[in-house]
Amino acid sequence: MRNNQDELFKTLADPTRRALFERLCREGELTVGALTVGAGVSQPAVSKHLGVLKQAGLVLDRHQGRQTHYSAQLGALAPLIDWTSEMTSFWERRFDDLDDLLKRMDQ
Amino acid sequence: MRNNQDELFKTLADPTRRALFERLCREGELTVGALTVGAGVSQPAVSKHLGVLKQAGLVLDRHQGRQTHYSAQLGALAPLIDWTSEMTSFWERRFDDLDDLLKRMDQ
DNA sequence: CTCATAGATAACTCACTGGTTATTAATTGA
DNA sequence: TCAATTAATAACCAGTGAGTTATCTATGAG
Repeated sequence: MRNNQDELFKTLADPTRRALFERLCREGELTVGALTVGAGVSQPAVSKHLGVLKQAGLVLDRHQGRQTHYSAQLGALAPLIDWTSEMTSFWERRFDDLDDLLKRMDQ
Repeated sequence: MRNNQDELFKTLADPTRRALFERLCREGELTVGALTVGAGVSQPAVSKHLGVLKQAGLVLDRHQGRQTHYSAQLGALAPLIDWTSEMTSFWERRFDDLDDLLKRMDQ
């Protein structure tokens, strides 16, 4: 599970790769060719990035003829959302603890 | 702003650095020495990671004598939360669009 | 069958980054 | 004043990873 978070953060840390994922979120299913246009890098680079995204579970691929269509898998973001809310919960618990402490001192 | 997301993802992508940040979230303010214990890397490595976290706005430092106390700045996670919810919103809008389309086809 | 196109893979290069040890600066205490 | 401690910085090294070009595989069209 921790490993999963690691893979997610690492995968999304690269701006080119994150941009590809964002386009898939915004525009839905796209082919490699369509993604390559405007990606700012070569087609092999795009393919490699898509491979990494797929490995992390962030995209799905669908082969149709000689084209490959990729689509975003939003569910894969769950560990990231969980992580942030966990960090936030620690923060809030800290306030709660402080609150408890102050109340206890009040008595 | 995009730059900010970039820095956040990059900063949190390293497991050692993320672990330091997590400890600060869980345990509150800690000195460099305390953080070094159990970090699994040398003190200079810890200092460097803290420097990167500070650069990203994820931690604050407070000097007291010859010790430096670091604390987490949860607010700095906002761009990350915003990003995920933005991606999710695209996802939901897609469903809405599909819904609209189906309704329109129904007529 | 042949040629073109789409995408993946191979092989390689180069820059960046995370780690190390050694050193320095600053503060505390004897 | 001198020694010890805390953290930061310097200098260096090695692994990783993102990019490239060239090539291969597979599908589609004529």
